[in-house]
Order: sequence, then C-alpha cells, then structure tokens
Amino acid sequence: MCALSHDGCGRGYTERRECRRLREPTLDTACVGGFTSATNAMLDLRYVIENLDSVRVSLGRRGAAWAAPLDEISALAQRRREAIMASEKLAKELNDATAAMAKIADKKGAEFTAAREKNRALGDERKQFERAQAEVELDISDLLLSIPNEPAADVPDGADEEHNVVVKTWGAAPKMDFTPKDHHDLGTALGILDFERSGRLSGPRFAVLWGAGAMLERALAQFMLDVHVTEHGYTEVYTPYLVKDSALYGTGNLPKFGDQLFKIAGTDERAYDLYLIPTAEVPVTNLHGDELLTEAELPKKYVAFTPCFRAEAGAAGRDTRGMIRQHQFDKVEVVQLVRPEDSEAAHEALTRNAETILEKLGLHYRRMLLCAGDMGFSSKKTYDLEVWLPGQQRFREISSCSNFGDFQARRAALRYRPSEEGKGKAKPRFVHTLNGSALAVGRTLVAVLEQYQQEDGTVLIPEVLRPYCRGLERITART
RNA sequence: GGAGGCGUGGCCGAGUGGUCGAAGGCAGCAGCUUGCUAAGCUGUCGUACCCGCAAGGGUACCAUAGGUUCGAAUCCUAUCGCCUCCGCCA
Repeated sequence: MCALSHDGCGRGYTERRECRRLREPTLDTACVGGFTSATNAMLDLRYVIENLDSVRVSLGRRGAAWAAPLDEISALAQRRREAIMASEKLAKELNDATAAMAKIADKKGAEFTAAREKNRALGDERKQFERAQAEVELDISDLLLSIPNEPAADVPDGADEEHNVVVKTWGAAPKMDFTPKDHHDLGTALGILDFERSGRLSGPRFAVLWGAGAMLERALAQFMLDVHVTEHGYTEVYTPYLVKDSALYGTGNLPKFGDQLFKIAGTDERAYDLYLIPTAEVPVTNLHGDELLTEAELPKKYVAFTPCFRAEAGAAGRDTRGMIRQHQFDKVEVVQLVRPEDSEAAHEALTRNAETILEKLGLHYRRMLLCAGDMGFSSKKTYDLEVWLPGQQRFREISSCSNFGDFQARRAALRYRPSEEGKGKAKPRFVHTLNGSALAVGRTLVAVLEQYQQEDGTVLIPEVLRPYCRGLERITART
C-alpha cells in the first residue's frame, strides 16, 4: 500500500461521536438515546442484517477478518429489537398514565397522589430499559463503525497490490542516454532540495525546498487549481487544517486509523480532540454534514489545496530517502457529492480530471484498478494513478481516485431531497461521495524533476508551468 | 481573557411545566381556478426506529448529554456552536 492511497478513508454523526467520547470518562452515564438521532447508522444496520450473507461475501473479499464481526452484529441486532419492544411498551404505559393524571382536576387529592406514586416507579423502570437499549446500540455502533465499505462488483479479487490491474498507460518513459538520477540527488545537487536542514528542524520525512524548488511546488499547485476550476468546473475551497475527531469519523479515518494521524496537544480543555488533516478530503467531504441539500444543487464539485499530515506509522524504513513519503506534503484534492445514480460516471470523470493534469505536464503514467484487498477502508472502488520515476525505474502512486458510494455520506449525514416530479415530497437520500488527489503536489514535483532531468543535471520546466514560474524554462544549480 | 445574548421542522418564526410533533408564514407536493396573473383558492406536507402481509399502531426527536418532576421545547447543570460589547492581537 502506498502512502497516498487510502486517503480515502471517512466522519459521522456529528453529535453521536461527541457522545461516544463522553462515554469513556463516565461509564455509568452512557448516552441514552443517541442511536435514534437524526443521522442514521440504523439504515446501515438494517442493510447489513437483511443482506448478511452477501455482505459477508463482499467484506470477505477484502480479507477474511473483515467479515468476522457480522455474527456478533446480527446477535446484537436481535437483542436490540427485544430491548426496544420492552422499553416502548413501558413507555406507552407511562405516557397513558401521565396523560390521565393531567386530566385529574384536583392535584392535591388522594387520587392524584396515588397515581403519582405509581408513576414514579414506572418511570424508574423505564429508565432502566432505555439504558439497556442504549447500551446495546452503542455496542452495535462500535462494530458498524469498524466495518469497511463493500467493494464494487467490478473490483478485482486479490489480497494486495500484486493483484491490482493496469487499466491503461499514457505516454512513454523519457529517452535518456545517461543514467538518470533520483530526485534526491538531482535536487540536492541543484540546491533546491535540502534534507539536512529539514532533518535538523523537524526530523526525518520532511523537506526544505529552496528557490526554484519552492517556486515549482507553488507553481504546480496553482496550475492544478486553475485547470480544475476553469476547465473541470470545480469550486475552489479553503478549509481549516485542524479538524475535530467527528470529521474524521465521517470520512472513515476514525475509529480504526487514528495511528496515522497527528493529534494536537494542548486541547485538554476542550470536549473534543483536534487533529491535523491527513488530506483535504476530510474537511471538504464533511462540509455539508448534517445539511439537507436539494437535488438541484448536486453535483457539488470542490477542489482544495492543502497541506496533509500523516504519521506514517508502520512505514518505518520505507521510502526514507527523498520526499516520496513525508509527514507533511501538499495536495490538490478534488471532491464530489453526487446523486447515487451518477457516482459511477462521476468516478470515471473525476479520474480523468486527475489524469488531465499529468497529461498536460507531459508525465508518463498508468492507471491501476485496485483489487479488493488493497483498497482503502471507505472505498467501493479505487483507481490509482502511478507516475513513472526514472530515478527508481518504477511507477509510483501520485493519485488515488475513489468512489465511496454512500459510506461516508451515511457516517457524515450528507443527504439531499430528491425532486421527483409529481410524486410529492420524496424522502431524503444519502449522496454518494468521491474524491481524488489531483494531484499530490510533492510527488508531482518529484516526477517533474526526474522525468525532465537533462544529462547535465539541469531540469527543464514543462511548458504549462512556465507562466507560473516567472517564465523560467530550466532549473540550473542554485547560486 | 472579561461581560452578555441566542440555538425550535427544508427555510423563517411562535411557543416558559400537562391535551405540543409543536401556531403562523415561505418553499415543496396534489387538485381547483384562469381577468386579483411573474397570480388566487383548497388540501397536503418532518425524521428515525419498533410491531404488522397490509391497513395501521407505537416510541423517540425542539443544538448535544445529563438532571429535577407523576409529566420538560419550556426548569437546572455541563458541553458544542453562533452573535454582540470590552480588552488583546496577525
């Protein structure tokens, strides 16, 4: 798995999460009734229960372990129903009794007093039932949140990247009559990449860019933004780089992948945790959380340029050289919220939007269809774009474009009301969410350096970038 | 940092302990009108869950969570968010 993939990982019920959090410090006051709030994990549960066998099969395609919680969920769902029946029966009884009391004229009389005593007991009993119900629902919710999305039918089987499928290849490796350098040596020699000083400042997996390097990073980002806004119809959006944990539940990064995130210290006074975003996907996808959109305003197409922060836990020793895998990198991200019936076409189009950037830059790349076992947690279907790196003599991921179906929408409460003519007020539906890196700027910089390097160690700047580089045509050694 | 205010259904906005899932308006939907015409009239119109073949019945939800009470949109507490004023500051 590559660093950039699975940035497609999801946020959810805004308030529920806050509530879950409170659960830990105060075990005895587990939030009652949280499950039936406006957002609906319940649909999810119903779907899982009603399609237990097919869900088991599709989750199994990601790896056998993923399907394991299903039996427990099924059993808990049964317990939940029983708890609800018991608790609602009592609630009805109590409500009737209370309504009757309201009709008693003499609030000081013996009749009223007797009724009050009886109801007091009833009310206590009801609270017990409600607690029991809430307890079961929290358990179910925990399990549901830890289950990944079902792979789409046309996603190939396979446990790891070995089974990803090459969909297409664009361009050709640039002809070089010399041994190409990798970006690390190239950039260091040109004086535009500096890993010594970044190490001193911040440790491994950071970079300092100087002069033309810094300019190129900025130029790439701006070029990408301009293309997506003016040619692909995206709306540029600037978002916070710190988000609440609730946003991370929505996209699916939490609860399972917290070890990939940088959590901000010094927020102890707050009731929630703040994290550095691992991708713009998190703030942007959650932008319309808990809103009810109209069908007319779909699709929503957003592009955001942000830094991304990743802990890269478990990647020790991998890609330690150069700036392939950094704790901090820039990315231009495209996100779409669409009607369910449009998401497949949107996924193809969005992937094309990312490819267009590579093609305009003249960078040799290929498109991979990820197999079930290699996909991110929240994704139904993912294309990775891999760019050719002459210095490594291999393709490396530079973009990951995913269709999440309604997975994130359910967790983040992203809904719209269909405007079906003549059919009255249609029920709200979940949108489908998609996103893709378009592109990871740091890796694009690497690809430009390596693919455009010349025998003399200089680097030509792609034509389309020159207007963004004050007309500079070639990067030569920094003086 | 100090002081105060607010948070109701897609939107606006009533509602300060009982019959309130919640007036009214707008938007939407259905129908009727077509000399009040970029209109009028009538009706309808929240979400989720549970039971039920269905018809239908039930429960919960007035930012969130606790609490008080026989009973909470309404009272108390905490939290979240927004707004105003003062101070400070990029």
